[in-house]
Amino acid sequence: MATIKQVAERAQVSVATVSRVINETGLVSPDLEQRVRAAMEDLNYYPSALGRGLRRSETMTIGVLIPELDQPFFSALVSSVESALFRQDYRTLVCSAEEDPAREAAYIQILLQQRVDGVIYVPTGQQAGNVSKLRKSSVPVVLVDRDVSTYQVDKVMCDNESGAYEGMSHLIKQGHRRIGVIGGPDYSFAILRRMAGVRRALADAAMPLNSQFLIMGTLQQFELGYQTAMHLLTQPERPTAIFALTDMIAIGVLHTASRLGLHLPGDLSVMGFDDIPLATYSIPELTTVAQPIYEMGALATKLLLARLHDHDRPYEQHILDARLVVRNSVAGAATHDPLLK
Amino acid sequence: MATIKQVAERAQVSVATVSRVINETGLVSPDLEQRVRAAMEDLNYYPSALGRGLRRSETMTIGVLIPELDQPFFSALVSSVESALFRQDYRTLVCSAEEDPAREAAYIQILLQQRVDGVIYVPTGQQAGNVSKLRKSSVPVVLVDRDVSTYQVDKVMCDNESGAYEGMSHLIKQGHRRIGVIGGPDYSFAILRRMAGVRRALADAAMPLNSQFLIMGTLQQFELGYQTAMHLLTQPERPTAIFALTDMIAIGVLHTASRLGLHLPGDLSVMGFDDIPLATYSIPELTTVAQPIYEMGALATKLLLARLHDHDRPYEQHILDARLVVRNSVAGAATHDPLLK
DNA sequence: GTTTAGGGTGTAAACGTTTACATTAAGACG
DNA sequence: CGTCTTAATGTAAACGTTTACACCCTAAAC
Repeated sequence: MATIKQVAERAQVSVATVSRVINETGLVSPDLEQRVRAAMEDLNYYPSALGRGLRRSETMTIGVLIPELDQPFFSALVSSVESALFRQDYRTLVCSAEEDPAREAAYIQILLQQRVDGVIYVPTGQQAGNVSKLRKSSVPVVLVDRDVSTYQVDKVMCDNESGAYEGMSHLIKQGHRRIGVIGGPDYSFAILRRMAGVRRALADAAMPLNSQFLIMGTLQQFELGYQTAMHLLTQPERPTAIFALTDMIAIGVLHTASRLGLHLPGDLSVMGFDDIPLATYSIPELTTVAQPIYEMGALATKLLLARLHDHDRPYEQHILDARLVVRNSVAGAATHDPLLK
Repeated sequence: MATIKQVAERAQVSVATVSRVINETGLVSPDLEQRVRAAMEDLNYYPSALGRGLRRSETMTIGVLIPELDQPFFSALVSSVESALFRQDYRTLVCSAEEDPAREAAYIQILLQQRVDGVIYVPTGQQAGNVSKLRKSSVPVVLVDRDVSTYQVDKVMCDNESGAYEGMSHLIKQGHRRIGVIGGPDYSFAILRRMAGVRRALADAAMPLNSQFLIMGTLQQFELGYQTAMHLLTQPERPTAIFALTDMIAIGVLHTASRLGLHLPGDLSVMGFDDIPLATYSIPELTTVAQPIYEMGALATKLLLARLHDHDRPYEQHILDARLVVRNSVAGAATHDPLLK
């Protein structure tokens, strides 16, 4: 691959001049510029990001470290971040930890070696051990979705608690009294907050907290929804609605309902959380609490780039609203609760 | 961030020695090694990939250039590639062209500047102009999913033609005689091959080719399925089955059926193509022709790395089997064709 | 006692850039 | 005709590695 020196030689100028035309810095006469451009074309030269990065000590590369690329929520997040970064002329180094803390640690080390200018980080698993490794190195980090409160960093999350509150309240307002709630994994910060929102809604409605209906599990999400819904819906006093704390769990619940021959939303109402693309593709379309995924990605990117330009700005913590999106999987309870007839 | 020189200084050795312990190349006495490791720990030093890359002239980074990251098929592909690359100690630079050839061109330039060791490439759009830019630079490339026949590169595709043949034949074997086929976009290589498979199946079954039932469109996939199915299913002699040349199209068809109150697979059979994760999440679960996505990603990675180690090996073209996956969205025709009753 | 072998270590060049600084030439000004 | 600007260009150092080469030392072999 051609180097700047070869270009200089061919154009009969110094490397400095070539560099000047590449970066449009400093003055260079029209005819020389002409010659340089021609030479670059001829040799099909592309300036090396390695040399440049070394000299400038910046790589224009951002690491995006997430628990699992294959999950729709994260792949949407990455997509939005990548898009925003591209617009600002940054590259995206994707790192999927596959829900494995050891692999996450390995990736952190790699990101440090790569000298990425910053990291957008959704921590994996329960422990925050890996976060500290990142922080120790003074790379700018913005934390997304999952909170690790002990560290001073920029944060972008959504209001899981009040989102869940709204979702649950909606179900209650529709007349549901026996509402199953399914969440997991139980160490997830977001899920815990959502559960808290559920409890508050119950309390505000002066409804008792039936612990048989509040289920936490660690299965893979779809499976979790399917299994626990099966358990819930085959009880004598089955719930008339189920609040799945994740859209993927909701999809599992939908399958259970289908298996049991329950018609939605007539026989059972289902509410999800997240609003991944799948939520609009399911039948019936899922009523759910929407996280503003794209907005979160864009905001995280913005915060990160802002910090790159001003290392000492105060840390910001953004908590975006999660809002109820009413579609077709929830209906009023009175009409179809056999126990009320 | 610490440099090798600082580590050397602190450990009271030369940089060469430090480099030797980092890379485990050459001999170094136990006590010196000890000191060096301690110094690295103290300064929390990570060797710079920039310096190393410059010197070794390899970056251990692979570009993955795809049409659109948040399409399930591609995000699954990227996920599989990333996973395979990680295992071989390579990094993944994700580039989503967002179906825009100009943006694709920009990304190619970036990849060249980054001096990636190779590229896994799913071309965007109809023209192959961008491919040549890549080839001119002698970066190893493996082409996935979409063929651009004029160039000598390694290729990984799946057998779209015979996959579609199988899918269509299955429908025919089930007794369907009026089968709608929906595909798009019409410039897509894969879609064209699938259409060819459909035609061959029709011919082999000595069935006439009813052009009213063969629809190509350029809408966004879900929309395409929804709209054209609506058109197809509201005709007087509506099809008893629909072969959607893409799972996302099939999902659109499912929604149309639901809207029209058609029960699946009783009133209508639907067959998809791709077997994205969504295919098992839909209700009913989609009978579809499966592309071995993960296998394709893994194989592409393997071919690319093989070429890195041996630049002159012969080019390979792999055409993986697409196989029919029978689930719940297809049933026999005789039972529910009103015109046969 | 001299040679030899090889383990252990250091020196310095090279990789491809950017950029501070030096240099040149040409015109403006007195 | 000297002096001063200023535009245009070049030189060389620095960024952080790896590695060829040179060197020293110890112990074995003769």
